[in-house]
Amino acid sequence: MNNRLKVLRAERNWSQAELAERLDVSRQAVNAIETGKHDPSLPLAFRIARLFALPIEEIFDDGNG
Amino acid sequence: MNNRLKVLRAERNWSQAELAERLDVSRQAVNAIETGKHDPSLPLAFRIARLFALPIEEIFDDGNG
DNA sequence: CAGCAATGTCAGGTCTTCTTGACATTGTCA
DNA sequence: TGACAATGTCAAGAAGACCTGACATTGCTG
Repeated sequence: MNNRLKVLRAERNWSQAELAERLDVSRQAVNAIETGKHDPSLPLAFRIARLFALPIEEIFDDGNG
Repeated sequence: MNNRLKVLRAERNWSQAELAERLDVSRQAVNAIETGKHDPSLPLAFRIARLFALPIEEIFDDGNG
């Protein structure tokens, strides 16, 4: 599952730790998602989408769309 | 996480088993999602959204929108 | 009534997501 | 140079998502 988290974060000049705090997850969770080590849960994907004010589909891409 | 799976499925006259087959998951997985026992993974949410040709946000609702 | 489809549920197991705590590397800056 | 922020990574464990196989209930229909 590809995602644009790193870009969206960079646009806002947020560190992984800052983003993690806003999402209420650990810094390692953000890092693991950005580096493709795992996918977020659906509830976390919703929080990410809401934070960046974008549809989930415009942040994440499962490669079948 | 609320969802409209049951309604979307009923609109198409599909059984849980039929839907499960189309999504490539077990019947129990579909049942557990419909009955609110757990949330789908993000990849499965993508497959569901694609199958019904709807955005994820129009099928699932985490109650914070 | 008997048979069947659909649904809901349980148990036991596996893999993934997320946690805390820790450590190494890199780049910046006083 | 030393201190610090940011990032990446590891380990061990908790919780959630999924599996197979099984069984009970309901409603329909021959």
